[in-house]
Amino acid sequence: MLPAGEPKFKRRKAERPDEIVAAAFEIFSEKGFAAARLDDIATRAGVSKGAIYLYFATKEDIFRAVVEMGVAPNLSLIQAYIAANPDSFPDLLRGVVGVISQIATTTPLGGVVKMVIGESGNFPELARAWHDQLVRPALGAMTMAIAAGQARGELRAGDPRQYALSLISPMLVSVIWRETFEPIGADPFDIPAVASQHVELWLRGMATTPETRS
Amino acid sequence: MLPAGEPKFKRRKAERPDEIVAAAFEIFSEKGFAAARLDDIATRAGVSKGAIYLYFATKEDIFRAVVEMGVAPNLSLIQAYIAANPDSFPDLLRGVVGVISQIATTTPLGGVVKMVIGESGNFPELARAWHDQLVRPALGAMTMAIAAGQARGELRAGDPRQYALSLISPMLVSVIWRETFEPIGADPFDIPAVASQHVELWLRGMATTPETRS
Amino acid sequence: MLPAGEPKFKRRKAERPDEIVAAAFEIFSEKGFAAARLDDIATRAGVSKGAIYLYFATKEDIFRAVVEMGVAPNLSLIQAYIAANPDSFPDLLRGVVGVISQIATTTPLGGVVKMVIGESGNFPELARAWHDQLVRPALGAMTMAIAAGQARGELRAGDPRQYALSLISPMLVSVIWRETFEPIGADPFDIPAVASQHVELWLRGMATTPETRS
Amino acid sequence: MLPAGEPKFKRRKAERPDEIVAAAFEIFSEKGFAAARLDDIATRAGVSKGAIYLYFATKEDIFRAVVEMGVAPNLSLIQAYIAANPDSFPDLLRGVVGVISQIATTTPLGGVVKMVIGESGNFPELARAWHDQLVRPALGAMTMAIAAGQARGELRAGDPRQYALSLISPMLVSVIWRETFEPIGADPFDIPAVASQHVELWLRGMATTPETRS
DNA sequence: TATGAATGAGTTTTCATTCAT
DNA sequence: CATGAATGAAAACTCATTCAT
Repeated sequence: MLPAGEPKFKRRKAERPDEIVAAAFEIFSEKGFAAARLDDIATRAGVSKGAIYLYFATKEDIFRAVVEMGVAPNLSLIQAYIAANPDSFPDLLRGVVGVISQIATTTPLGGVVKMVIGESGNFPELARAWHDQLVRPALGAMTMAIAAGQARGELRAGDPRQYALSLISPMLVSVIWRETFEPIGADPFDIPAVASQHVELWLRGMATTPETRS
Repeated sequence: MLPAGEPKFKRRKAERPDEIVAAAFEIFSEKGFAAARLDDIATRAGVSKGAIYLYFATKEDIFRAVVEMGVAPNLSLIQAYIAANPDSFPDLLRGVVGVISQIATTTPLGGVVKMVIGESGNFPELARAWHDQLVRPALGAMTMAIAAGQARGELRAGDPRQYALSLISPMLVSVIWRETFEPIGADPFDIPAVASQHVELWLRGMATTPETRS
Repeated sequence: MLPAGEPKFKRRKAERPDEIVAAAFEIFSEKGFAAARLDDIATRAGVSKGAIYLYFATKEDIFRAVVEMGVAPNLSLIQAYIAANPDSFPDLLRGVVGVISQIATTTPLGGVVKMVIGESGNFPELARAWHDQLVRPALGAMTMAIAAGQARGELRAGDPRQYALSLISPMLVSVIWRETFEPIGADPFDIPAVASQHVELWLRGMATTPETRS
Repeated sequence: MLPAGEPKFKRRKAERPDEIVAAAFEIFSEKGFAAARLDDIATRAGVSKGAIYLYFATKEDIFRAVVEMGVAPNLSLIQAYIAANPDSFPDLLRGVVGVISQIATTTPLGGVVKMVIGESGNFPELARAWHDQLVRPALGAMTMAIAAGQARGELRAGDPRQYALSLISPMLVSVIWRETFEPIGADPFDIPAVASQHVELWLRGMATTPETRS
């Protein structure tokens, strides 16, 4: 006899956790942690509610897995770029910003950012993980690069950490914009375009070459 | 029976709703909408749970009141500045950014921003209200001012809306940083310092003449 | 004295908690802890499920309250008798056993005993509380009284703690019998009759003088 | 009966149900019926959860098998003793009590007793089976033997069933004590010592002639 | 108007049982 | 026969909302 329809049971142990995390990401990203229902996550993942508990002990654990899923890959990308250390400082910046805008465009990073911000009060340890593993290293690396540029006389004087914030903020805001205002019909931003135009603006604003150091 | 006349323990009836909204803001800002408990709001407001329902029909209504509370005053401040339209363009910018950074520092705007971002999926009408009433007008006014500056030859060519985003993003990110990462012990940013350093960077980066204006 | 700084009355312990504990006792006694449903307890107590959680944090807490409810009153009764210390040793025994058989007959002690035995593996701390606060003191007092009687030459030689066990066991078994076998139609035991006949048997069996009394 | 010389090897399959029952006994005895998890039983039995269902239809069936396992062997031992019917009445008693205390010491009877008591509300048919097949026959046989002794003038007047209860209770309580209070650190009782000291006490207390010496 | 005990619908979590492998 | 992933019905617990006082 031929199977007439969908089997009730499907054994796919290896794929299940990732499917659940992927479904959970969508729901959490849309609703936030507390408003997300396990039932919806299960339905979207195509499993029963009980099956989730074969892989995750609690709803919080799923949330943690979702958020941490966003840390590791981006972390390694950033670290790869720091290790690469290309030719000139402007090219380094253009490269870094290009990578960031690519991540922002092609991965669901924006949804994770939104979750980290929105749930930072309820999951401070996740905010800490993001800060310690991703945000502070990235910001710190940029700050040090800027300070080095200042020491070489290539970049303007001023607080290098604040300059680093000036550099990356538009990309971050673009991502948040996409998650927050595009769904309600706001005009989108072209993230790579924002990024590249902003880098050039930033480089000009930081330049010491036109002399007249005041 | 109570004596007919003045009750001995009179509450300030008119102030109640504001007290509730203020308490609700703190709780919502910390926990988000779904994880906030009416009980906590009532306790922090110093009223009974039942009393809240004398002024608000549902929990959602309280949340709406909290978020909308943040729109109106800031809206009028921004509009006042746009109306003022001071002397030179750089001074206009410095003024606007100064106002924004002052709002960011002295009001709980950051908490509302966090709530709007975090709950945009659950309350799209609030995201829309923020966008339509505050974000788009402000961004639009800046975009138009930048376009005018470009038309006068004072500012670099490029997408003026993206330049506007470049201009305001660091302030926004500073505010989000304060809400998200400072509570877990991250180094803070001095928001006015970030703002003023960034405006000068932006002005230099936008200049069409090689001379800096100091 | 009316205004500021009034220490608000804590929630008055009305009759609700006692009603819940009484209902819970019946259900737990019948089903055991795990098989008892909060819903049944609520229904029997005439309240909603949610109301239970106004007075007890968890199902376990209700169970603890039920079991501990059985310790305190009996403890004080036993202690009262130990303090009374009547005339002759046989009369003391007859009195103690009479009190015990009265407790066994008129209070739901049997149900609690059944619960303590049946749930000792899941709630060892309750078994410990019963042992430390009720069983060991009672058994210890009897053991010492028997040892004193042996020292005076009034009672047979032998392990006094084992003799104490011999003395009280039939009352305990009667109570267990009532809870376990009477519901399925077994012939009941007349607990006071068992107790008084057993005490006389025990006294004769412990006597060092060959005279018998009718 | 199995033929003598049956091979001892590769009887894995035939032993499975017994291994499951043995594992189930340990878990049920520790947790009670409802709190016991099939998963734990399977793990302790060294089989998969699904394998249990090859031998038992439901969890209740396993429980029934566990409890009934305790009935049959003890039943036959008691019946064997009743059939033996040795020389003197005191020696009969000493023999019976010796057998009981041996069973209590060497078999997990205590755990079954605890289960029967604790689950009598949920499994009245098991309480009935224990009562009808084991407890009532044993108690009835003792009652009749005591009544016969009374008729012969060897034993005191009084309710013979209550005297039978007096006789066996300490052994039963000792067993319950071991299950309930020893795990939480209470001083143990030496069951055979309790039993033999108690039989002598009982015999002296029941004697009609004043000079009974053991 | 104000209270807070009470409600009950909704949510997470558990686990006996089933079934594809 | 055996396995153990998957199911889904139940059960504990939560909390916005109501209502008697």
